[in-house]
Amino acid sequence: MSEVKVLLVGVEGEAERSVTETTTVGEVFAEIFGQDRSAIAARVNGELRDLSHALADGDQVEPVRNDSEDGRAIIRHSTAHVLAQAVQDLFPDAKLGIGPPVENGFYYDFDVAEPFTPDDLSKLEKKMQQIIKERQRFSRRVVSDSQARDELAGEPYKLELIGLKSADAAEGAGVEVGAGELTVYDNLRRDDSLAWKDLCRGPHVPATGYLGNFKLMRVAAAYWRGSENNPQLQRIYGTAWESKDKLKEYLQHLEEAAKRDHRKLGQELDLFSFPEEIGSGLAVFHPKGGVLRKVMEDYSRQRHVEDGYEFVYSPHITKAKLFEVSGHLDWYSDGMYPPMHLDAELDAEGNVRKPGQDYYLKPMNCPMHNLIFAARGRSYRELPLRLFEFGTVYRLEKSGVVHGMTRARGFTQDDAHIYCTRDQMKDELRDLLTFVLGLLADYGLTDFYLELSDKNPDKFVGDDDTWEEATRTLAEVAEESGLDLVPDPGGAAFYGPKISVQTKDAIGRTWQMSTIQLDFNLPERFGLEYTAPDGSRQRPVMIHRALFGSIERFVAVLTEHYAGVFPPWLAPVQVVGIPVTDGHVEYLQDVAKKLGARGVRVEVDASDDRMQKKIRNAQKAKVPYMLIAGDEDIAGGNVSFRYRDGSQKNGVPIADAVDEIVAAVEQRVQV
RNA sequence: GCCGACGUGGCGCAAUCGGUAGCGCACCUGUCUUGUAAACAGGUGGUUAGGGGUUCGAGUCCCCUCGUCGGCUCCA
Repeated sequence: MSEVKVLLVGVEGEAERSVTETTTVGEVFAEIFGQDRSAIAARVNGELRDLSHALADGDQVEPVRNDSEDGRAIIRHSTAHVLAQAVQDLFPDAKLGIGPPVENGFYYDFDVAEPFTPDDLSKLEKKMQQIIKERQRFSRRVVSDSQARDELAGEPYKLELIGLKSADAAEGAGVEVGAGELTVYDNLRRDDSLAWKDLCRGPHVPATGYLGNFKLMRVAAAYWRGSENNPQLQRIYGTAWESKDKLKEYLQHLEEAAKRDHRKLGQELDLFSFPEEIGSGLAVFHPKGGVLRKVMEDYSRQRHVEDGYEFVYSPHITKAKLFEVSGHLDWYSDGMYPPMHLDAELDAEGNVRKPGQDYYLKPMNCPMHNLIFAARGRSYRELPLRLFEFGTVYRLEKSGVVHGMTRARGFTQDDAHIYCTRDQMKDELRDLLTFVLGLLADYGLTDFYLELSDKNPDKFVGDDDTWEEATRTLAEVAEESGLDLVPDPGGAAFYGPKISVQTKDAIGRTWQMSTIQLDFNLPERFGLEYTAPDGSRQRPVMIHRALFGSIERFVAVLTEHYAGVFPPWLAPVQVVGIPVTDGHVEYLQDVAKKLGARGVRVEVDASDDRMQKKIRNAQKAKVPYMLIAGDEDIAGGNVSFRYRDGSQKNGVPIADAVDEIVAAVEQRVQV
């Protein structure tokens, strides 16, 4: 046996080691780490490998720990295999789809005659624990295409994957088949008998005994390979971690997250509701939510004035012709409410005497703004022309996707359209991005990333060169911002590419907020023109942009971001006055008057509850400031603060208390 | 739209095999006048989402519609 030299990376002690030729990664690790089994796989020359991988001369080897992102993905993917084995044990007719790791867990898709029930899930969990107890080995084996087809003859979906054999052929399918050779993982019992096998790239943990800290979460249907035209498979989601503690921590995190769900808080804090009588996805704002929304809008208006926007208003319905010109009826009709057919007249025989015409609720504001631009001749001197509107739009979202305030059917965009020359375009976009990020920061949001959506090859208007130029310009500006930029292939609107700001809700779902879209196409369709210095007619470039995205969605994101604990400037009620007894109400009403005079939203709780109960109520309403007054305070002309964290500050002169509160509101700080 | 689960006073929940719809909070009325997260007592409020069916009898079983939740697909 000849010796080979390998380079160990990411471990303490000697970096280079000599080992005999057939030595595996696992054997080397066992020598170094002894009883420590936290290295569950390795990166060999940058590629993830099983511990059973045999080393070659010059290999660079780095342990993959079970608490690293790679390590967790391997644990999750291996757990998915155990799930699949359990499913085929209990449901022998189940056909396998794919089973990749995902954030916090994994899933596996199955074709079964009957959907799984919650009861099935607990049975499967038990079966999985049995498999884990058996300490089956994950054993890798390279196979030829024909061999794989042979072995997986009973698995139609796997056969389809063998045909693709490309990592990007299907979302998630990269874990089954890679760009290189095909491999099968056999699950071997301790007597080396075959328990189960699956087509898989790996790597895996060495044996099922490395697993066990998992929980099956839910079952859902999912289209095979993500296409609506394919059959639906039953998908089982699970979570899996390297330790019992981590699993517990994650489950607790989910419970906490559920508490800050805007739908729950919206109810508890009396912000808004979705009356069944109105219809799905159509919200009403209650007074407290109304305050929040009004404050948001007021501040937004102020910022738009400062940034050179002009304010316009447009109707909610329009004749079909407008959306024919814009292309919406060709490209977006699925998202539009059906038309209202008006003004048709029939004669006595029922023949059409007057055909009438269709009116549509608007799903977007841009065509309206284009008409404002086109209302008279425009000079280059007016550009950039920035038209702003809180425009309410209606979109017929599919019934299954409506989701509280984050995905409604009627919502209001802080929408503006900027008309400028090609020369002005880039500066305008750069300024816009600065404006967006600044405004989001003012609302306390900093945790987001940018996404660049380019042309959907099946759904676009305009020519390739124009799209190419628009996309490149957006990419340049986005890159200059220094934020993470994630590509979103094919995600653009039909009229132009976009940059969007993505943020996550309490449960980790990603939502688009701000969007900046560059559009060379609608100006063309609407025949928009301005007169250039040389007297020629030129076509403006159009930029669509919304900073909140939709006010409703932004309210939801803010509510979840703050878990309902809004900073004073956004809090629906900023101060509650709490008298120690009824006799102190009048004194507090005077204090309230002073606060009200400075624009503070204040209430005095004059109900017949006891003081302690009033404190409890204000605390549950997450009111930033409680001002308490009793005989002691009145004697000194003072009030006593109780803050949301339960701390207090007693005997504060009224004027000082007012100043403290007003300062916090004006500076938009969190308290 | 698709798959699954679910829908009981304003809110959160209970109701055994199909057999009188209950509880807590909120709300209303009284008594109490109290110093930092729930005073006490009494009271009002439900055609069990809506419609149809099975049954002597339906919150409970079946069908349709509406709505909600979790995913998938699709989007601010």
